[in-house]
This record gives sequence, C-alpha cells and structure tokens, in this order.
Amino acid sequence: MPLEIRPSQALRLWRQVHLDLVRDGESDLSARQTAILLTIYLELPPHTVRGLAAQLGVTKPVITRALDSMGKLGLVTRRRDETDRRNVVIQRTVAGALAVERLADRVVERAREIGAG
Amino acid sequence: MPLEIRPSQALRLWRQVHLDLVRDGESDLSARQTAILLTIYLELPPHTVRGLAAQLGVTKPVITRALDSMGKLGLVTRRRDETDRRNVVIQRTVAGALAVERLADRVVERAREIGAG
DNA sequence: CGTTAATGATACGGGTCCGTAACGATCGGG
DNA sequence: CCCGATCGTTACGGACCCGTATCATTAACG
Repeated sequence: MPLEIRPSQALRLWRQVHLDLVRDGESDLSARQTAILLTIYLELPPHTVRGLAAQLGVTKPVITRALDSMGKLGLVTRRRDETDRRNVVIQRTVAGALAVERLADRVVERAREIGAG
Repeated sequence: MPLEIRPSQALRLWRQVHLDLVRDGESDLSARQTAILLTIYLELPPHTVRGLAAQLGVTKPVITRALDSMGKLGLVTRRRDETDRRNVVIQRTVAGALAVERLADRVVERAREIGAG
C-alpha cells in the first residue's frame, strides 16, 4: 500500500515542517542527528556506535559526538555492554520518545493541511 | 483533498529521506537553510532579507549568512532593488531549482516505498 | 601469556554557524 | 537640506561540528 504524494505536495510538506522546527527552536538537530535519532527509535535494538556509523555512512567520531550532544538534550543514553565491554549500547529515553512522537505529529498535521497542489 | 499519512509512516519517511541526504553528502543544508531555500522556491517573489527573517522568525544576519553560503553553492543569487536601493531581491537559479526538484523526487520516491506501517 | 583485532573515545586544526551589536547606504518627511 | 528610520551587511566572541589520526580498553586466538 504505497503512500502517494506529488512533488509539489512533498515540497510544501518539507517546507512547512522545517519552518515549524526553525520557529520552535527545535532545529538543534542537524540532518545527521535527525537520521541517528530516528534510526535509534525506529530500528530494532541493540544499537552500537559502529552499527550506526555503518548505516549512515559516516565515521565513528561523528556518531560519538552526536550521541554526546543528544545525550545532553536527554534524547538518548549510553550503557556499556557487559557481555562485551568494548561495545556501547545506545538506549532510548522517555524524552527522546516524546520528541520523536512530536515530530511525527508535526508531519502528520502538516500533511493533513496540504490539499491538492 | 488532505494528504493522509500515519505517524509511523511519517517517521519512516522522515528517516529515510534524511538518511539519503546524509549518505549522499547533501546534508550541507541546515534546517534553517532548507526552510529558506524552499520558501524562496515555493512562495511568490519578490523575496527580501527582512521578509525571510520575519517568515522564519530569525534575525537578519541569519538570512544574510544563509544566503552567503547558499550563494556559494549556486542555489540562489542576490540583486539590488533599483527602485529602492536599500532592498536586496533574492533570485532563484537553475542549480537551485534542480536541487529543489531533486529533493521533491527523493521525498516522493521514499513515500512510494513506504507501505502500511 | 602475548599478539592481533576491534570498539568507542579523544586530540587537533579548521571550518561554519550563532546572537548581539554596530555599521554604511539609502530613503522619506519636515 | 537634514535627521530619523529602514535596509542589508559586517565584526566579534563563543559554540558546535567535521575528518583524520591516535588513544585506552577489551576481546579473541594461537
């Protein structure tokens, strides 16, 4: 069941949601951080630094730094994997889940407003 | 004719497109720059620094700097308004139009791939 | 053991962006 | 004319992020 959307609608949706994010000061998250956050909350755990780096096609320091800043915002947490203490398992948080949910609602709401364009 | 999309679909769409942008190295554009670019290409001209700043709810230097960097990328151009030489009119470019079009196609394509989630 | 491999974190130099404040150029009204 | 208002830009200090290279810790294996 494909989701049908026309190019002009896609652009208006993209613009409106980005405008919302900017206006609400929630543009703290870069494109990379957004991709990381949504991967953590949409894909099945466990998530590791290396795994995320591979999925995004970026280097490990990028993930480490993104987790640092998102951790400061309370969106994710890190915990050492006790079975293999080299690994770090990235965990979800309530605040992170709420932020993701809010983003989803934003997109849904803006999509609803977009008529035939 | 509202565009119907469920929260889980919205999130998968948002993630996939952001993943594409990151992987293709097109994440040069921040959320602010994206909002500015799409406003220029979707809303009726003429566009001014002050007008864009008001629409985005940011200060004028933010717009000036964004136009600087997007200008370097060839996505927009600036021209002095000869009728009131205080104003600067932001103009579209072929490269910018292509970039916007590419983004639209990306969103449309990813939306099509998203089934019932 | 000791050696190799793998993981995530850190150091460094460079670039970009931010917000506030100030600036030069231009217009308009008295 | 001139003075205030408006426009876009620039200066400054600080924060963040990048990519590369390197590090400490831990695991795996001979």
